[in-house]
Amino acid sequence: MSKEKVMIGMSGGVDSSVAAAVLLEKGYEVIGVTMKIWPEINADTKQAEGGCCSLSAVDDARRVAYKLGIPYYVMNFQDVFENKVIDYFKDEYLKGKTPNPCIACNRYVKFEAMLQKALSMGIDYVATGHYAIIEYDKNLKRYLLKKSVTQKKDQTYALYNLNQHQLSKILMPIGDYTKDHVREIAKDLDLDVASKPDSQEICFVEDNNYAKFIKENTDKKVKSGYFVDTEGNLLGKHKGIIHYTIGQRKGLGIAFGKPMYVVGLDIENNNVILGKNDETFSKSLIAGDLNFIMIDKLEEPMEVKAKIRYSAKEADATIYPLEDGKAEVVFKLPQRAITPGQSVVFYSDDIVIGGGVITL
RNA sequence: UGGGAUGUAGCCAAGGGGUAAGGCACCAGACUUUGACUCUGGCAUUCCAAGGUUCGAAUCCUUGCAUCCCAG
Repeated sequence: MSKEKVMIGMSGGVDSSVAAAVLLEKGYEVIGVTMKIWPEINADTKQAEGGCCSLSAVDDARRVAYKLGIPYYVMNFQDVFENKVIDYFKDEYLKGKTPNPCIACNRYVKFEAMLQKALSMGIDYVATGHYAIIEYDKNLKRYLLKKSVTQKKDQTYALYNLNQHQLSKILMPIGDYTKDHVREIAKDLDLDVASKPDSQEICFVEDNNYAKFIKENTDKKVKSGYFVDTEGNLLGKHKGIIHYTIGQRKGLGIAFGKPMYVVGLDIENNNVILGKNDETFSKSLIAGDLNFIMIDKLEEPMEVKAKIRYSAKEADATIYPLEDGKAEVVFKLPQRAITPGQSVVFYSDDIVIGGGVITL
């Protein structure tokens, strides 16, 4: 009987490297792959310290693969990445929304394009170094996505879009390991990446200057406009709506004696609305583009814990299905800076119920 | 040109003879697989200018200069 085959997405970081090692140990036939998502030109200039998908990571990943004795390939996913992540990212910002590119990348690139590729090659599974757990629940007859044992590193927030078919084909071997344990394993295996810092920031934007990136990569004009208060009074001039997001304080460049925050983006008038901190709180939101994992469909109101952004505390909320396929989320306590474009993810204890994109 | 007021960091602003508070902004770091939030640290050898009094002046005196308001 031949071994089951797994394609592991290797970013060159510790997590995916150790994930590969763990799969080997579990007896899978492991094939290492790094997704090439960057245009040719930038391949050389991109620094090694970049994000989860930075290209320079190829060298690191290749070295790890060599050490583990597994085949390694670089596969080209530039087109999907550009369409589904970069374009989406730019468009959303230009529309006054605040996108989450990591969620889009997971959804369309890693677990759609890469998974399809793997299956078409006769490979059984795709694996990643995400901190999350996938489990089949016999009672519910569904695959469930559950939080990593390392609460602090849990990445389920960015994975809520997975469907049953995808979940049945995905392995996340590191979900029940702690970060420290992962680093130890890397050390024991004598992997060079053992002490590589965790990735952060947007992987395709240099200097973390996303606004500059958008301006350089769009035909649309980014026009400056005015800061106004909630009553419509003029407060000053802003650099262009893409520079701002709800709840933002820094970078306004104006002094008021009190900290001021962005409380709204008025794309119609190209205004950025400013207010005090307590004006950033709100109690409900509408979410669209929903995906459910634990349940098939939201048919009646449900009590959940909801997360408004990647690093937010979960908050008690009730979700109500709406006629148009969307859902209204009503929080027990007001939440700070609910931001259109970001995702809400619903939990029941450590199980991901599902999630959606905040539209209002 | 008369009368009044004010000049302290990019903005606001304490201090009224004893060696420059604070807030906002800004910068740096921490946190973070998105954007943000948050946290920590930094940020006026100098108080419009020039003289003077004093052991000692942002603070008192003098003279300029600038700005604002009311008259003309």
